[in-house]
Amino acid sequence: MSSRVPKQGLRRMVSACSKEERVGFTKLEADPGRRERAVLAFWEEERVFPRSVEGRVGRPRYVFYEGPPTANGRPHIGHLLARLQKDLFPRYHTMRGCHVERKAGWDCHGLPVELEVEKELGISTKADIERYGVERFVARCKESVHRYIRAWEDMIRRMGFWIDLESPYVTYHDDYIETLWWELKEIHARGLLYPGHKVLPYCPRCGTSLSSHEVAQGYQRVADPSLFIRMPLRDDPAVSLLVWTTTPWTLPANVALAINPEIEYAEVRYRGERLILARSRVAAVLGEEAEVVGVVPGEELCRREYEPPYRMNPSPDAYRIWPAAFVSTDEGTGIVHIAPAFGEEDYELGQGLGLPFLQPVDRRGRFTGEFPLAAGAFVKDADPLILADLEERGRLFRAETYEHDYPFCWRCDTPLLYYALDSWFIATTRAKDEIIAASETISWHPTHVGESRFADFLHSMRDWALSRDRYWGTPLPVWICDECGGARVVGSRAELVEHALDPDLARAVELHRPHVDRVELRCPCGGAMRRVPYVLDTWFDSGSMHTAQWHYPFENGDRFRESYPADFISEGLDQTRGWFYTMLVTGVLLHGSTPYRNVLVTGMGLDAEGQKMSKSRGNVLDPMPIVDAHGADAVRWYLASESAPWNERRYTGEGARQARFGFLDTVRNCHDFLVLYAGIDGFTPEMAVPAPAARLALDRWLLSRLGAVVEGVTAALDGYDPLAATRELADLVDDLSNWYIRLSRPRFWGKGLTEDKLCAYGTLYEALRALSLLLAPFTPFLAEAMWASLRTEEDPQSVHLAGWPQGFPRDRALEAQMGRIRAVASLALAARHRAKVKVRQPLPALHVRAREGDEAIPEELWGLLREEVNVVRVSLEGDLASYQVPKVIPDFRRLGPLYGDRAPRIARAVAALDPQDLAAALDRQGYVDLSAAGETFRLTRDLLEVEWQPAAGYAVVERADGAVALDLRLDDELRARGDLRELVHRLQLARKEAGFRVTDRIEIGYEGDLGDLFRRFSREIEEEVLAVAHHAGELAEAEHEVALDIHGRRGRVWLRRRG
RNA sequence: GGGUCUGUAGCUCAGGUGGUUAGAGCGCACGCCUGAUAAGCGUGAGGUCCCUGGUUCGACUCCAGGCAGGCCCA
Repeated sequence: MSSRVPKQGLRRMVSACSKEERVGFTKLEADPGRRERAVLAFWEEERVFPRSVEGRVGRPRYVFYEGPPTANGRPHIGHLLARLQKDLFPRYHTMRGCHVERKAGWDCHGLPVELEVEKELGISTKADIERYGVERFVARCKESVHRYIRAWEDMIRRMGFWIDLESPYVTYHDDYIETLWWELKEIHARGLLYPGHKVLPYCPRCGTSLSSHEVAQGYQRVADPSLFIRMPLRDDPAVSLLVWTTTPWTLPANVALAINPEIEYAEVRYRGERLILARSRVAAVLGEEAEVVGVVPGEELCRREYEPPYRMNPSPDAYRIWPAAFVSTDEGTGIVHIAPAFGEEDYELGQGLGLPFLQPVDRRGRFTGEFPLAAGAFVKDADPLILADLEERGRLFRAETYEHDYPFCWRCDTPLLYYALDSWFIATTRAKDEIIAASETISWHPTHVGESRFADFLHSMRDWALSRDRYWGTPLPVWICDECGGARVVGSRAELVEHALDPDLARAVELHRPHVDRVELRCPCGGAMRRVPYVLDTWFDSGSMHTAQWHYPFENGDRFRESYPADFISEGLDQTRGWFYTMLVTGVLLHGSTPYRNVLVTGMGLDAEGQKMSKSRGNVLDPMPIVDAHGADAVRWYLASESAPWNERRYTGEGARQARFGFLDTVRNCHDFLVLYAGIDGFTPEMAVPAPAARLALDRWLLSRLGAVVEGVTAALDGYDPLAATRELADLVDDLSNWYIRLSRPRFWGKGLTEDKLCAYGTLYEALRALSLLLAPFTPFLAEAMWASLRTEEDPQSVHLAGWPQGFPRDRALEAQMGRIRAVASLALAARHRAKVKVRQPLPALHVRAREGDEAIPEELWGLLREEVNVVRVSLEGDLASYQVPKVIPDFRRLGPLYGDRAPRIARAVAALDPQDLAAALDRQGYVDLSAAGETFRLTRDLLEVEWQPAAGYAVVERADGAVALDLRLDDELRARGDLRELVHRLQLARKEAGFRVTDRIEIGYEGDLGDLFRRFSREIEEEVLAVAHHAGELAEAEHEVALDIHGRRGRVWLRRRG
C-alpha cells in the first residue's frame, strides 16, 4: 500500500479546514475529541499498534507483563495512573528499537464476581447458590465478567493505551487453568502443597477463608466491647483471676487460660474482693485503689483449675491454667482466655496440650444449639447477650468499649472470624530464603517500597492458604480416594483423561465447577477418587500469568522462555501484598528466579477530599466525561506531569483542563505557527536548509536545547521517572514558544524565502518534528496528529513507528549564554513594569551589572536582548552605583536612647550632609563624625541606615539572578519612535478589525495631527502594515475607518485593500 | 501498637551534598503585546518549608521526639 493515501487520509481527518491549506503542513484540529477520534480511526485502519510490535521482531526484547484488571468493576480514574505507565514505557522502548509485546489479560475468577451475581439474583448465601444451581450460577459469573471486560476495553481504547486486546490471556479459560494445574503439580512434587487444619481468617457470609494478602485489604477502625471477667479459682473461689477479652462471643468456647511464667502476678484487694492479675498491669487496670496483698509467681498458677464462664466440656483437662510464651503485659491483665476454635495461638496451644476443642459456632457465624443462650444468633450479635448474662451472674468485672482495627471481608464488609478450618496450603515459608534472595534482584521504583514494605512482608511470610470454599474459580486439582484416602494432584488434561473413570467426559469437560466435579478418577487401590470441593485463591490465577499466559509448558515454549522474566511491570501500591507478592512466589517456586526486574509502583487515587477512591465509598471519579471534555492526551499529560507516579493523588477534573490549555494547546499553537507561515512561503521539509553552523545563534541555541531535552527525557525514562521527563518537555515547549518563536517572528514576516528565513523554517521544523517524537509516549494522539502534518514521504507513516530522536549536538556555552540573556530580559521587563513604561516605547539604554562570562556573550545575543526589551544600547557595568543614589536615614530607635532630645538635631545634621559622601564614609571606615549644636558626634553604621534608590531617570531592579538599571530618559527621537510603534500597532489593530488577511496589501488615507508621523516614517509604516500607498485625506471606497489618538496626536485613518 | 510514605504559597505539586532573597502551574491583582489572535507574554501579592528539641558558624534540608494524613502490618 502506498503511504501517500493514508497520509492524506489522516490529514483530512485531523486537520481543520484552513485558509492556508497547502500540500504539506496542515493546521491541527483544535477540538481534542475530534482530533483524537480521527487518530484512533487511523490507528485502527492502518493497524499501527500491531505493526509497531511486528516491525521490531528480532530486535532485543523489552518484556512487559500486564497485571490483569479484575473484571468485576468499571474502571475509574484511579486505575488510569498505572495504566498510563504501562502504556508509556512500552511505547518508549518500542521507539528505542525494542520488540515489546503487550498481551492483555483479564482476571476473571473470584468472590467479587460471585458477589456481583448474587446481588443480581437477589441472593446472599451459599445455600441460595446451591438452590439456584451451581451450573447456572457459574454461567452467570462468566457473563458478568464479559460485561466488565467490555467496559475496560472501551476505556483502554479511548485512552490510547496500546495493549493487545485481540489475544488476551483469560484466567478462566481451560488452557490457563491447565497451566495452573501443572504449576500445582510441580509445587506438590517439591513437597510444598499440603492440606492442613488451621485457624484462618474466615468470612462467615462468603463461607470461605481468606489468605493473608486478602485480609490485609480489609482492616477497619471499629469499637468493640472490652470486657474484664472474673474467673474464680476452683480451689479458692474467693480469689478470681481477672481476664480481658475483646471478643465476648468466644467465651463459650473457652477451655483454658494462659499465663506467662516469666511474668510476676499479684493478688490484690480491690473494693472488697480478691483478684489476680499481672503485677505490672495492676495500676493500669485497677488504678490507685488496688492494694497488692501478695506476689504470685507465674509457675505457681500453672495447671490450677478455674471456673469458666460457661462449663461446656466435662473433660478433666479443661479449664486449667497453662504457661504460654506469647502472653504479654502490653494490654489486658497478663491472663489470656484460650478458645482453640477461634485463635491461631489458641489452636496451637490446644493441639500441643491435647485440650478439648469446642466449636459452638457454625460456618455461617451463628451459634449452634450447643450454646442455647444465643443459639441462632450471629456471633457479633451475641456479644450483648453474653455480656448481660455475665453481668447477671456476677462474673463481669468491667465492660468498656475499645477502639481498634479489625479485619473485615474486603469485598462484602462482613467482620472476619478466626475460625479453625480445613484448607490446602503452599508451604511458602519453606522457600522463604529463596524467595527473599530472588526479591533482592528486583529494582523498585521508588526504592523504599521494595526495601522496606515488601521486604518486611516477605520476612513475616506465612504459608499460603490456597483453597476457597466457593464456586467460581480455578478448581483445586486434587482428587481423594473414597476408599483409601489417597490423593492425586492432576497436572494436565491428559492426566485427567488417563485416570478418569469416564475418559470421554474428562476429555470434553469444562474445567470449572460443577462440571469438573463429575469426573471421578480410578485410585491404584481400586477405589473411586473424587475432587475436593475447593477452588483456588484468585491471586494464584493472576500471580501465575508469567507462565499461564502462554499455556506453558503445553505450548509456546519459546515465547515463554523469551518472555521470562519481565523487564517491566507497574501497578498500584496496594498490589505490594497482592500481585507483586503472589507473582514473585509462583515465579520463584516454579522457575527459581524473580518473574520481574523493574517495578514501577503507582500511588493510590484519592478524591478531592483526600479519601481513597473505592466503589464501596461511592466516591469514584469516572474519567470518561473528563476525557470527552479535554481529551485523552490531556488526562495523560496531567497524570504524568503532576507528580511522581508513586505519590498518591487527589483527582479533580481541573488538572486535565490545565494540561490541555496550558501545555497541549501551546504545542499545537507552535505547530500551527509553522503551518501558517510555511504555507505563505511554500516552505517544505524537502527544501535544502543551510547547515546548523551557518544559522543564527537563536537557531543553534534551539537545536542545542533539543539535544539537551532528548538527553534529559531519555535518562529520565530509562530511570523510570516520567515526571522528570515531563519537566524537560514543558521547559522545551516554553523555550520554543516563548523565546524561539517570539524572537523569530520578524524573521518570518519578510518578503520571499530568504536564506535566513529558510534557516528559521528548518530549525522550527526540526524542533517540532523532534517534539512530536518526544511526546509520542506521553500524548500519542497529539504527537500523531503533528507527525501526520510534518512527516515527509520517506518517514514512517506513524510517529509510533518512528525511532527515538537523536543527533542534536549540544552547545552548552550557548545554552548558558542564552539563559543569561533571558534572565536579563526578565530583569529589564521588571524594571519597565516598575517604571510603568510600555515595551513599545524605545528607551536609550540598559545597564547590566556584569557577571562572570558576560563578556563572552556574542553581540548577536545582545542584539536579541535589545529587541526584546526595546532599548537602543545595552552596556555591561562593574556595579550600578552611578545609577543609584544613597539615602541615609537615622535610626531613631537607637539614636533616641543614646542622645535623648539631641537626636532630632543630629538627624537634621545628617540630612544636611551629602548622602553620597556619608555613604562612602560609612562604607570606608564604619562611622562618620559630624557636629550639631556645637557638639561632635561619632555615628556608627548601626545608627544610620543606608538605602539605595534609583537615580532620577532610572529604574533599577536587583534580584538573586542579576541586577539592571534601565535608562528612562527620552529625547525627541525616542519619543517619535515610540509614537511610530504606537501608530503601527493601531493600524495593525485596524487591519484586524477590518477582517483583512495577514497577507492582504492595503492603501491608507489619513487626516489630523498624524501627518508628521506618516511623512517621517513613510517607508517603515508601509512595510510594517503591508501598505502599498498612503496619502493625506479621506480614502475613496474605504473599507474601514478609525479615529486615533497617538500620545495626544489625534486624527482619522481609512483603510482599503488593494490588488 | 509497629513499619513505611507524605506534610513546602489559596489549590495541585516540584526542589535542595546544610549556605545570599525557597520554586512551578493554576487561581488572584496589575499591566504588556497584538502578523500564533475565541491566542500570547510579563510583573506583583501570597510561605513560621507541620510542631518541638538537638547537632552546626549556619537547618526548610541532618538527627531525635511529637502531631496530622495515606498505605501496610498486628
